Amino acid sequence: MRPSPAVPPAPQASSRGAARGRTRLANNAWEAAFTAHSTLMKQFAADDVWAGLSMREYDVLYTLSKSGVPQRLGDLSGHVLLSQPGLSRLVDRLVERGLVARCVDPTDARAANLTLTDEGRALQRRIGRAHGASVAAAMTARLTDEELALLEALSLKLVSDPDSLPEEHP
Amino acid sequence: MRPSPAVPPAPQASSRGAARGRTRLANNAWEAAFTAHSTLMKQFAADDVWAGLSMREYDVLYTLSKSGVPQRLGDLSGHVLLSQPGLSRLVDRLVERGLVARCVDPTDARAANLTLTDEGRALQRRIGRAHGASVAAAMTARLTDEELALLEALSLKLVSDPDSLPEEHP
DNA sequence: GCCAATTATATGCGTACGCATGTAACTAAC
DNA sequence: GTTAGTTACATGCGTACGCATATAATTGGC
Repeated sequence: MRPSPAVPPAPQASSRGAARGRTRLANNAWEAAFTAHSTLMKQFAADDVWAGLSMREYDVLYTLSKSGVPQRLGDLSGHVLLSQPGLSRLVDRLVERGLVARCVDPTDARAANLTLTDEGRALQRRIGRAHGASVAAAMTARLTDEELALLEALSLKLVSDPDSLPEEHP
Repeated sequence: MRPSPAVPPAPQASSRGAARGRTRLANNAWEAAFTAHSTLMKQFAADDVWAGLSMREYDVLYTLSKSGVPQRLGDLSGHVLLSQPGLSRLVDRLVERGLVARCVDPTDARAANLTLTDEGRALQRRIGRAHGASVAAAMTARLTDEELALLEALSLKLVSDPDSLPEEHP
């Protein structure tokens, strides 16, 4: 689906060499993963568990909850699919709602040093429990334990950066 | 990550029964898949191949290109992660740019019956080729052919609807 | 110690999005 | 045939987003 395979139906991956087939394989995998993500996201978004936050806002609360504590905007931006200004204003909103606090970093006056308030942590946990149950229901309904473990392993490997990637051809 | 596991670090999946462990397995798999998706999307978005369209707009062009031809808004909305009004206006933009045409359905005057213009099809192909190459580069850099096929199979199975899902416990 | 370059975050501005609701067309019961 | 109900899409309105740019703080050469 979407921002994805693009390579049109294509004749048959055969012209010459296996490169074509490998490209199609990769694009098919991406499209399937993309579609699965899209479908599940819609399903989760429809859940009535978000307590007035957007999924992105919850995502930030979750990331803060998971990662020890004081995170800077730059740290979060690596985890959230959002531009830096977008993230900045999203955090504004969370601060206004009393869920996140901006503390000053003694060693760098530019930094934001974001931390969850007690209320923010409590809300994250409340939403997290309900959402986690929904995720588990959706995932376990179709995949076995082995398949779940495999999906996790493949996903981790897909974006691992051992030292960089082996450029074009190793 | 994100709209995902939520179940906090959790002690150890052991309290009693395997249900806890299965839940954690499912949430870990979702988080890994979510993170991989997010990371790759950022990477693809940074590619200079979109010719002024957003990835969502390309997604609609791609879906139209892939699915025979006359698609209604309702058909597309199943494929795109966007609200119905959002999709309606996105299509407006594509029509204004001359990439998509709204035809009337003789059997249902409400329907939109969207089709790609020649220009729209050409642009989709142009973008698709470049994006497909980028996708292939990213995916094949980390995964073997077998792993790519496995990821595709797992993704397809994850959102298959054989007849509905086996409710709570089968 | 001073200034260019870089880093970390914020803001202006235009656009896109979601929610609620509107409008038009189809369906069906009577 | 009329009308309640439903389906398919569009529009008003407020908010969130991305891009470009601004501001403030830190670092590195000299």
